[in-house]
Amino acid sequence: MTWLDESLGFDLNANPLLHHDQTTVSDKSLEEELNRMSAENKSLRQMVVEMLNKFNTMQNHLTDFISKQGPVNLMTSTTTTTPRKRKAPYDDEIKDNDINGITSSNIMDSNSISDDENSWKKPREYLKSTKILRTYTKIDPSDTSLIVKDGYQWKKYGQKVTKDNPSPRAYFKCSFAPTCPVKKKVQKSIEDRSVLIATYEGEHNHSLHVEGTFGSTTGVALGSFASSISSHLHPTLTLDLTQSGLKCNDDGKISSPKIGSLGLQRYLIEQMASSIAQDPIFKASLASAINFRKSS
DNA sequence: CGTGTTTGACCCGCGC
DNA sequence: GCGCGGGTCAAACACG
Repeated sequence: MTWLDESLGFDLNANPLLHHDQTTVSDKSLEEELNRMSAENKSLRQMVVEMLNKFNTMQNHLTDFISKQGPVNLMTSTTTTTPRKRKAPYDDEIKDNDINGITSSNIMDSNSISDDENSWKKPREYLKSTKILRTYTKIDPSDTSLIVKDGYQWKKYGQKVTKDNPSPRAYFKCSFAPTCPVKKKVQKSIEDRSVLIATYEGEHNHSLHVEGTFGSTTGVALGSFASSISSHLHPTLTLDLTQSGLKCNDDGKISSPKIGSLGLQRYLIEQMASSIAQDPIFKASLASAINFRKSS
């Protein structure tokens, strides 16, 4: 039993298609072997679909839970109403927050902070349609690089020392796609110098280059499913629990701004299933596992 | 030489 | 209207 089996309730041993009749193997033709392999691929594909279904169910439960809990802000209990005097968009909130226990990848939905008192000189209409997301990343306090690895490609276009925080704030634009409107601000927390606060504005209008997470399927926007699986592969992930999208942070390579429609999910299932089925590494691993079972 | 970063100047919204 | 301060621009610089 692996983490996959445990977490998803699968038991590969229980799959009859993965058992091989030792007495007949030597008599079977190559063609029959191929047929069996394709049948196994089929069953694996089904497992992937089932996996996604379970993930979606879990996510729905989580969404329900969060919605019952009220505001989605994971780290802030209240947002105090302050005078309209301009200030750093998150410094005051940080003071209200309990930074203790923040991992490298806690994340906070900022739909709640895209309200008036947190506007960045932006018109209200703009703010209403712009998704603002904040992540907290644990770093070495002596590290002054202000770099938050999130899988996207950023171009730094400015740096400022703000009034309320002695640490400089770095401004980044997404340079992955020329038309991508997403901007990012990174600044050390005033409370905890070992915490980097990255604030994302807008939504990416392009796919994310997935850095080899799924073997040969790099460059495919795998969306929520890839994020869910990669969350097992990358221990320091950011899960945006408050939105329908998932986000990896720190060393995670994936950021899916938004889970798409049912059709998109279906498409992603197909992509994942075919990717796994066609992955030679996966095939080889599977074959060796089967051979191991045969010989044991 | 191309690309990315730095940094001072400038822009602009907001409060007084 | 003025000053403050966050955000952006763009020339200079660094680096491979």
